[in-house]
Amino acid sequence: MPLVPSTTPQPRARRTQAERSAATRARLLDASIGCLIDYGYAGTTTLAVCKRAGVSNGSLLHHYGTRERLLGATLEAVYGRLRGEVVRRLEALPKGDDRIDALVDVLWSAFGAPEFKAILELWLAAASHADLSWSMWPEAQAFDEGNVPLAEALFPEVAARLPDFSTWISLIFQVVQGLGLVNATRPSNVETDALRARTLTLFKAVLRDAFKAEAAPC
Amino acid sequence: MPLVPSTTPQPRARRTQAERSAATRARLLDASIGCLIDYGYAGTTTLAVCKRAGVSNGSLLHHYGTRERLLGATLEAVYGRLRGEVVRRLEALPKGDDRIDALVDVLWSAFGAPEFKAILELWLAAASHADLSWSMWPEAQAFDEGNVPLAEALFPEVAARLPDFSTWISLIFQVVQGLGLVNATRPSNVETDALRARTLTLFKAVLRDAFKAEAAPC
DNA sequence: ATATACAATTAGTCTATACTCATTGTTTAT
DNA sequence: ATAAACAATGAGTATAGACTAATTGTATAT
Repeated sequence: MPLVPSTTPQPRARRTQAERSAATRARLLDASIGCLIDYGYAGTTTLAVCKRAGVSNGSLLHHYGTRERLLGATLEAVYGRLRGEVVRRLEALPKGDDRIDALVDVLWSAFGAPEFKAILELWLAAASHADLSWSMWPEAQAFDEGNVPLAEALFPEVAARLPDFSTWISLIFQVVQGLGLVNATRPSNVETDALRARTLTLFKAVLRDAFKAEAAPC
Repeated sequence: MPLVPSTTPQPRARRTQAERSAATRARLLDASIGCLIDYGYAGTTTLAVCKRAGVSNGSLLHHYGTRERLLGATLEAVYGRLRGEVVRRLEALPKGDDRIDALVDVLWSAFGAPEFKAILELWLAAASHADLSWSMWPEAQAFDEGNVPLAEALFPEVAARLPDFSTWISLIFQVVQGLGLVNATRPSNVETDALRARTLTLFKAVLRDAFKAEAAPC
């Protein structure tokens, strides 16, 4: 084994403590999300997360102290990613686009993603474990409360015209959430996929009709 | 303690074996549903169910053999009850009623019920545990597949007129399911309750508009 | 009446898992 | 260079929960 120290730089370069921490934290959160998707809340054990992350058992506890705190951090992470993605894609929409179709599509890309199953698992866990109270998660609240402003920015004139605009936004979320729930929990097949596509198409038509400037009554 | 044997009939009368079995089974299923609602899937341990049912540990295993089978039976039971209730209430509708509003209300009474949280827990558990496959549950499948025929019986002329009638039914279910999901997982307060009520009202209006006979184009 | 099948109970076993702790390795401050 | 702080490891503990098994109680046959 000849040593060639200076010419071949070590692949694992020298990292600061903060970088080391951040890296293992990210790996743990990724693994936690993956476990939630694959094995559910009960199956997301500390050992399973460690194994998937390639990190020692003690290290997980060093960073998060307890399983519950790890799962809280997981919820924050997965929400943050989803929200970031949604906001980014909505802001990137060209002005003239069919924004209603695009809004539904972007929301579906979030609620139809595998990560939504992780969110579902954590929602239910939080509903049972009182110590995982909903109020503990600012990212989740930001998502919930940021929707209407986001939609108002997309459709300023519709928001001004329709008095129940925020109710319409709620309706949109219910539809996408309902589809996401089915998508996450039922085995997908050709039929269900087709029905979902038709449902989204129909709903877009309903929205277009509701959001368009009222035709003069004849 | 005077003994008055024949005049005071024992409160726990003599029951057949079948009755005894059915009674403890029912108590176990009730307790299981209650545990799912209160503590979630992970918290629905065999011991917790036994304690709540007031039944011994061994008796549970005697009847259901394994925790998994108990939970499968629980899903069947809760689905059966919900489906029975929905069908019964829909069939009891007077002819002339505003049937669209009634359909939404009846569905919401099912998906807004606390039992829906038990269903959610089991849906998610089934999605992770491959051995709890979806196909194992005829009651659940009957619920899923019985919807469109049920709605067609309610709105025969609309079903004949609208080519995408079944898609509309799917849309209705997504909305109610989405609301049920939020209802089951978020702490309820005045605001969320009001928003849900407005969402349902708005959606009913949409449905009335879609289901009514097309006005002649002017 | 008696035997047989079924229902229910209790104590106990075994495994999986959350968490502790003592130790080693790595980075940063002086 | 050295010490102090931080990151990471792996062995070990305590406990909770699924399931077993031997036993007792209760109903239904003959």
